[in-house]
Amino acid sequence: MATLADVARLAGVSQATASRIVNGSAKLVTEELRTRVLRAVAELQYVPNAHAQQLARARRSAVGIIVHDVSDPYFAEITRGLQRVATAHGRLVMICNSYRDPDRELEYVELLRAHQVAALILAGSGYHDAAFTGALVRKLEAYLGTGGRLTLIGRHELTGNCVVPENEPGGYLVGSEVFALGHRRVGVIAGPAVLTTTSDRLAGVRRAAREHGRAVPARRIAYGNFDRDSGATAAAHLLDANPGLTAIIALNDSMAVGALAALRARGLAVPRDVTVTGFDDMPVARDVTPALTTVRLPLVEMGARAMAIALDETGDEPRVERIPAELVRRASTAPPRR
Amino acid sequence: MATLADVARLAGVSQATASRIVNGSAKLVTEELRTRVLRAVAELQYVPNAHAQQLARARRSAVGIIVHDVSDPYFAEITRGLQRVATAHGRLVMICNSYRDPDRELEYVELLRAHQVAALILAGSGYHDAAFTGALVRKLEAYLGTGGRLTLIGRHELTGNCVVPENEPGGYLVGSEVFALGHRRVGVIAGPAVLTTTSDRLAGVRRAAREHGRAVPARRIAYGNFDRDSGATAAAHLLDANPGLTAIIALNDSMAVGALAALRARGLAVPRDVTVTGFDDMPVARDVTPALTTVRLPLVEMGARAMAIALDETGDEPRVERIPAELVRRASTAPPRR
DNA sequence: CTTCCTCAGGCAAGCGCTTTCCTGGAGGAC
DNA sequence: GTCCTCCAGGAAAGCGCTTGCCTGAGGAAG
Repeated sequence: MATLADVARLAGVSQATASRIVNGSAKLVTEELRTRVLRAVAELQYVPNAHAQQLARARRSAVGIIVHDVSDPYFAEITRGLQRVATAHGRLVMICNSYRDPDRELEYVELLRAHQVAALILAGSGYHDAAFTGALVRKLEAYLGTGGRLTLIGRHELTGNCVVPENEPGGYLVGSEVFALGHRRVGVIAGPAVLTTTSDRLAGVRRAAREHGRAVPARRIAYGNFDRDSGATAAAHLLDANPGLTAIIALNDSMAVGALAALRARGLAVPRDVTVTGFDDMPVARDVTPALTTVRLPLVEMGARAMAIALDETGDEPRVERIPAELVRRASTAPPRR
Repeated sequence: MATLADVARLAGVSQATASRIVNGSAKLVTEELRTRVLRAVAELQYVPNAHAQQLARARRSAVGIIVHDVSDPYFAEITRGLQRVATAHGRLVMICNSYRDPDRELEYVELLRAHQVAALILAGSGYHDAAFTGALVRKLEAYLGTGGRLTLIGRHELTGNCVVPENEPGGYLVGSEVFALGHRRVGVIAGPAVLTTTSDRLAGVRRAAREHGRAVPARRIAYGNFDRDSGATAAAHLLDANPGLTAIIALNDSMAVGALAALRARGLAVPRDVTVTGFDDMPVARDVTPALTTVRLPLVEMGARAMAIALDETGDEPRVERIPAELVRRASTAPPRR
């Protein structure tokens, strides 16, 4: 592996000069030397050792993001936005998947601190777990202590920069829609109970229910883990436990799609027999039959905002950005048959 | 930011001892000192500077992967497999999105070389572009010169470790299915013409056509870019340019889903009026209506194999792993109406 | 009581780069 | 001709860590 010293030797200049030419320092250098050095660089296929550079200079280059799972469309979209802005700023992005394991999340925060990332983005729901949250806050503070920047996506339980989707209002929106259509026996497919995203969305649905003089009893809530198959299973449970159910509100689109599959398997038509709604407005929501009524969250935009905030050095005050949710009516909802 | 020197000072030991304790070296250390050092680490919230470690020691830790776009389900699945194995080996993964820009791909190879990654995985189709391929080979060789490991996914045009999905046989499989059903006017929605994945799959379809005494003339091929919307547009073009078209073979599932939407918009029923097929067997293929007949590629598995090969130090010979494609019959195919 | 061995622990030399500070020569002003 | 200024280029001090090698104390063996 060629080093800067090799380049300098080949070009017949000092290492200092070579360094200045290679990374375009402010210091002036003769054209003559410049070409000699550049030729040596090309000849040796020299690429500066990023670790040595990082160690020697103060400024950081890479940014790190921690998501639950990039292959989940929800995070894939957010990541897309994150990347777009990072790339525009010439930053390399290191992506870490916690796979919804709080401990792994903690480890990754440390890992990224070790890598001295310029910015850290934590995306994804928080957990209802005071011990974990405490540990996380401590690690994040340690990270901030190194001078790095931080933005949280969807975790209002912590302080600092954050971008929060309006989960509760979104739940309210979709809940209102379903109850206003006249549904009385409404089941909910929730995400993992430990996630704040779940409880927030659920709270919104409950608020809507209350306004319509209804409630969502525990037997009408089934917990999935936000993926398609768990949605199918949960829908089946709901149907078994609640004869006469006329609507299912899934707290994300993947589970709604699973519910659709489960319903189809039972020969139930949507929305004729059962109304189904999703949440997030993933691309798939448009393509299933019937197309899903859901709540749109501008995920790419959320990612982009988060990265922009993290990379914007001027901000001194912690910034909190609320991302509004919006109801998207499609074909999966209808009034109940009497 | 606490350094190892701070830890050593606080614990009252030499930096060497502190280092050995912190990263569990083979060298023996008294229990007494160990606890003192560990206490100091906890108190200072010490995390070793990854760059300094990387610089000082020979072995590399992180691995890098370059994909076209993680938010594309195809790559999301591959990435999932890649990550799973990397995590099992205790490696941090740095993901880079080239967004199908060859130049960016080149840049990322350099960037990851600069970061001294232990392994580099290049996922995604190659390009029909000799100049680019040459440049890529040179950069990859420079990377290999640093002692890093490399695995290519889906690029048979380069040598070295690689995992190649059987695109041509897959195209043949789906083509045979459609022609055997009796379709004569068959349109193809291809991916970008510069990608080898496109030409390989298309070649398979053409081979099947030939075997059935048919052909795929240029007017029955529309080029998309592998995403849903381009599939919808391409399907519309195909329909306009070819009255009487009875089948559409899309070279990936996203575009097939787009085609389904375009067909629905025109009031054409699938498969009654038009047969549609996909490729890749993404999760969405099961959930659209009708469910897509497609070609399954075990993407997660491909990612996992690729990372395993890259991380397996014992391999001296370049390894080539062919991943078989498999036809999955669902509801989107039927014989043409007479 | 020597001598030798063993092994915990410390010293210090790098890893590859950036950057401050210094040097020496060229050119201008007097 | 002398002195000053200016600036291109080089020497060298780290950045934070690992690790080969050395030291010295304690114990076993003679």
